Amino acid sequence: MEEGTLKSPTHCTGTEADYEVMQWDTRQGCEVRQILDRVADKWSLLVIALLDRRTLRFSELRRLIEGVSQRMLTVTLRQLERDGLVKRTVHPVVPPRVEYELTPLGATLHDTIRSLVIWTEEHQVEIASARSEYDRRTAAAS
Amino acid sequence: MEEGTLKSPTHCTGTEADYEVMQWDTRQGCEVRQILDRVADKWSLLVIALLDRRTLRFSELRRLIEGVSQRMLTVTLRQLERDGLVKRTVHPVVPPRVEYELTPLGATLHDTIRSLVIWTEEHQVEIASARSEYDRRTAAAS
DNA sequence: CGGGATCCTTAACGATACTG
DNA sequence: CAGTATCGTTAAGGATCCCG
Repeated sequence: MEEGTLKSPTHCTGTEADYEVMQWDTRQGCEVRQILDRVADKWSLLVIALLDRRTLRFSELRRLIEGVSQRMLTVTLRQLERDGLVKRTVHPVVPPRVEYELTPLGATLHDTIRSLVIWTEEHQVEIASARSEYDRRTAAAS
Repeated sequence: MEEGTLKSPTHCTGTEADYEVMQWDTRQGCEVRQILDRVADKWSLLVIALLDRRTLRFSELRRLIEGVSQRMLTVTLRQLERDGLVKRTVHPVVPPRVEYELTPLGATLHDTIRSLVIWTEEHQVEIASARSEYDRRTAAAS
């Protein structure tokens, strides 16, 4: 990733003129930002992080992800299913039993997401102290 | 990351009772979700991806990140500065020259973010085809 | 040039009710 | 249980103006 312009998904012209100045060319590149938004989404991140080699029911995911509403979990899972990252299996029993698991594609993303979560865990103390120092400095300036 | 409940930042009780059932304990763990939101933010992601070993001016960042408003770029950079990920340098000249670069902490995050961006680049075609197949299936069901 | 402050609009999201 | 549909709210974010 060198010297790349990050084209907005909404401004996808596809002209050849700016091809050379960009890292991510216009024909494929304009999708990258949108996929990145999806994949780095607040809830998507947590779902993919939790679906590690195991299948989880809807209610299990909802319990594990504290604070997620039924609606947002549904929406998130639909998006991930549509993107081919999560497989949804409906067992025709009553009451219904719906299980979610990572697809092979989702599993490759899992590793990257996991490293992001681990980074956050490992550096949360540094970030917390950086914040308090910043707040202390800016408070002194007022 | 095994068997972890993902506690909401807004429901941070800090009790010891649920310590054992969580991967990320309550005292530190409730920060993780919030930091993850910040770090995986739409604009933060792009800023950190672009600031690779080089310093960039505000206007350069704004030009490189197509579609970002002045306000959001400012807000994003302030947050990243507060979190200790980005260093802001103001050169006292007129017109003002403000340069941004990654801190050592930010550089460690850069590698992870970079791998996320690379994953997206490498799998965008698979995702696109997964989407069209999903749309085709759901269209047939209506 | 690099913002800060303000206003205002959109869309994300939660809450609720209903269903197979 | 696992959704879908609808509605109402909030908050994120764009547009604009101004300033050192």
